Amino acid sequence: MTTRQHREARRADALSKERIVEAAIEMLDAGGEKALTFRGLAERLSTGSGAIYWHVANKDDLLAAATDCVIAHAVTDVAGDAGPRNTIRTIALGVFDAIDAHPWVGAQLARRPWLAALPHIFEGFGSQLEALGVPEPMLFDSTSALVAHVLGVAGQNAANGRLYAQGTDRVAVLGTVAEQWARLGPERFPFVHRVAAQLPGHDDRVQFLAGVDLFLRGVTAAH
Amino acid sequence: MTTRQHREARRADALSKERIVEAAIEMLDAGGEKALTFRGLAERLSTGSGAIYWHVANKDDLLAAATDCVIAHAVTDVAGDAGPRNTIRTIALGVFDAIDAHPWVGAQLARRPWLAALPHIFEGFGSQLEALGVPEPMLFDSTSALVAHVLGVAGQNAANGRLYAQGTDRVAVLGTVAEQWARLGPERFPFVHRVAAQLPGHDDRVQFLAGVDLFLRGVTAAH
DNA sequence: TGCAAGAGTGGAACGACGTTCCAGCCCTAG
DNA sequence: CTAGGGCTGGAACGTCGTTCCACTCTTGCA
Repeated sequence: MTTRQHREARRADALSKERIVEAAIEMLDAGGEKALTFRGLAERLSTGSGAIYWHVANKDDLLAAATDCVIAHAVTDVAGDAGPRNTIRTIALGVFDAIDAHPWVGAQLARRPWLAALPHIFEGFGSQLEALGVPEPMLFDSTSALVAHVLGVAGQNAANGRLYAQGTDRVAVLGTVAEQWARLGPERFPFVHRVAAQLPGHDDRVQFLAGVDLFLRGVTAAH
Repeated sequence: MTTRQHREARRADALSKERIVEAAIEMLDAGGEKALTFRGLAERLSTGSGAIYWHVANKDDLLAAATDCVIAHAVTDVAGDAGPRNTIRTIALGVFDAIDAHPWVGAQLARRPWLAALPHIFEGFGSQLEALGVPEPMLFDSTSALVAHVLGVAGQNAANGRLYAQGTDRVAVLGTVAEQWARLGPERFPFVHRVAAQLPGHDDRVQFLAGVDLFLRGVTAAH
């Protein structure tokens, strides 16, 4: 196949799916989902829309490739010699931080599941849960639940983060929500009314890890 | 305010935000997010685009209202006299089934959080976790994690469900994924290779409930 | 009763988007 | 040296969200 030589000889900055995905990720990070445009992408790559379509099927394909790229980079470097619990925590935090750094990934995960990196996550969680002593009949359900928990909660967090990513302050936004919650009335919403004050001060990352730990405690306590 | 009389006198089928949201939900259920169009909505309501914009700010506003409508209907009827665990399960299943029935809600939750129905869910889970004996310092984190878990996992499930909602068979789709997983090679993916066979046969609803139960077990075992 | 004002409507028009199409480039095989 | 195809760049098409405006109908006021 002469394609490889071809590409390199063609242009110094030859077009390729990797370069397109890379540029797409930069645009998505900069301005969210709406900022990714084939026209903008073509301009950034100094080419035309048609050239991009030679390497990428359509926008959904491009978004899927970008999502896979981000998640894959977050999961590949897993060092599993720190014990099952810490390994699971490390993988989960890697996914969480990746989605937190690229909030559009969260929304994409809710649209297109079964990304290419999913088996990596599944393998990491499943093998460690097995090492943790989870019996065989519960292993599949437990692993599925943990994977969905990590992806889902991280996506929820990214959705929240997008609110105060646009320049507004995080504490200010959460403070506004807390005020609304506090106004709900203690008779019908006693709990919400009470914990509203804790909303602005909490740490999302710590809360995420606490959730994973609660889940792990449940898994190990179940047998 | 004469608006109410106004509306009823104006047309027999007077336009209102409720009727617009109702029609939007029907269109979203029928064909997913791409099927919701202001032109289609105008035709279905026998009016023009401008009339819709009088009641709705923009498409995001309409999607948020539709999402809120679905979630609110799923949470409102909570009978809480069956014990904390069962009450939590009931609320969680209500959210799960609502998102399962309206898969576009899952994608919407990942884009716009803090829906109006969120305090209801928070109140339900939080008060029941308190009744379950969760100590005060852990209550906020535990409730947040549970809410995010339910919303996130239900959204993940809906994303999967949309794959085989377009006419293709569920078992066939999962069978294809299972084949890919089984081909991954037992040396690098021993766990994925092994559990691939369980993929097509599992029940999403049961697995979701199992995840909630594992979480609850962790919460009660933590003290 | 007549009339100005405004709530509410319907559809034309605008700009931007995803996507398709195609004429042409340049490299390579023969 | 030439034919063919991988690859490019940009014009063009149809559809979308949104805006704009002329218009209708009702209501409050004189």
